[in-house]
Amino acid sequence: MQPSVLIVEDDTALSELLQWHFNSEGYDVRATADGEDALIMVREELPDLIVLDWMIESLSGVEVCRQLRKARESARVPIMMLTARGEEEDKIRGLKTGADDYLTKPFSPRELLARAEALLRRSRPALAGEMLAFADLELDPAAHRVKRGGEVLHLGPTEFRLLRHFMEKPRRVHSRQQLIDAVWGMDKEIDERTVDVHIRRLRQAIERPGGTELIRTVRSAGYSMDDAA
Amino acid sequence: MQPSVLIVEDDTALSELLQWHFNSEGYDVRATADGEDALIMVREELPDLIVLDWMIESLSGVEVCRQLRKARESARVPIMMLTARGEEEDKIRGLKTGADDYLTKPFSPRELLARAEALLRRSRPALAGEMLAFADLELDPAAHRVKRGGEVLHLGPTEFRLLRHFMEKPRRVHSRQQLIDAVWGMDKEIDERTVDVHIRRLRQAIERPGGTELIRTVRSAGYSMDDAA
DNA sequence: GCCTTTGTGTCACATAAGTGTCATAGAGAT
DNA sequence: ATCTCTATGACACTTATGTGACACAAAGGC
Repeated sequence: MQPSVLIVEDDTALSELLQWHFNSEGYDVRATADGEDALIMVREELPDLIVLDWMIESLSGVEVCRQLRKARESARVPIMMLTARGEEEDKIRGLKTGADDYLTKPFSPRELLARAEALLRRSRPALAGEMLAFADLELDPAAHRVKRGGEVLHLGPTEFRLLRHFMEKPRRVHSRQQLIDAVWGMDKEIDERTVDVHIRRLRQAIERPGGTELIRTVRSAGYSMDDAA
Repeated sequence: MQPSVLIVEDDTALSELLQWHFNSEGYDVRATADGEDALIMVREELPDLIVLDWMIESLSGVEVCRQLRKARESARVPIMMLTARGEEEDKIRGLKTGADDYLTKPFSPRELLARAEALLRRSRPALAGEMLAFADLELDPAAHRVKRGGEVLHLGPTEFRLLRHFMEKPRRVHSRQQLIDAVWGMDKEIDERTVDVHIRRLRQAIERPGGTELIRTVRSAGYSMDDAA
């Protein structure tokens, strides 16, 4: 599946240039010149990457950035900021709001694409729409569907995100707080015990009576997805 | 176990940005804006990495750096310096004497994180998630998993930390007090005999009936990890 | 809009796992 | 033999995790 990018840029010519380049690299491109619009579009369909001009209409890039980081679903989508030369100050401020990378105009499209790809590769593979697999589990991020050995499983939304997070980084311990940050959202205040409960629900949903334990408890550290018991 | 970082930066917004990024990479983050504070915090709990702004309150970054290097405990903790563009070349050169790396603002968070990890990898491979190995033992710090000759072993949290410490510095005698400081924490008041007990438990967990003795007792000195008994 | 169904976050309590200390036995050194 | 230091098994205690129940919120059908 092709990755999707949202371009938020009010300079029409530049926006079209970027659209063209991303398009010819196989991205699914959407674009707007307006900050409010951008937030709505993100809500409607989460892009895998956001390219954001710092100076745009109706809502500054900084503000858009902040809003995106606040929402749970979009908190981890990589954001690339565009700033004009001479806006050194703005550049710094842009970073402060949580952008992952920035580019100073003018820049070569090739550089933009290279960095975009680096961000995408580094961020969660699931964002790129790739199928996740582990042992006999398969998770289709786009379709929100999970199978075990061909059989479709039923998970609630939270369990789905939890499992997705485990499958993105398997064989690795995740502390309860890390799981809360990743699954519920950075600023949520969720009791750590609540994680236990959802782990139990997730286990109940994916563990087959005969099958091996997929979610391992690591005492005093957290949980991890593992095959060998 | 997650690596810990101390951020010393008086620009609140930038500090928060760094905290956010380190946090989402799984670091245990502490922060202060004040140089004196920083020294105290390092004393209280030694971080695995220090990010230090050159211009901070009450004590310059350079001075903090010097003090840290003087103290035996903190002498080997990697320090990353942040400097603003336009600060004179020779001053920057000055930084390089004490710091392990430095970055000029503005910088992308990706770059900072990448370099931080490089530093960490050098000083404490286990914290950077690198596999530790000794004889036929393998320890995966990220997964909290230990194998001997391919077979998964079960260790409790304390035994795990103990073994990790031995594997980070094998073929070297660790006194009981050193082990307590490293495994339990500097401020804990643990009876030295207690170390014996945990050594026994660790041995029980890793020593195979036929295998060689991995943990050697060094009479009146402590313990060490060795292959040749 | 109303009502059922589904999902969520917390609790209180049960269970399990790990911890630190001690007394005593054993091993080494001189 | 005697003195010192280490190994071991037992045990009381602390801490961490699993579980079932429940009140409430959100979503979906009619």
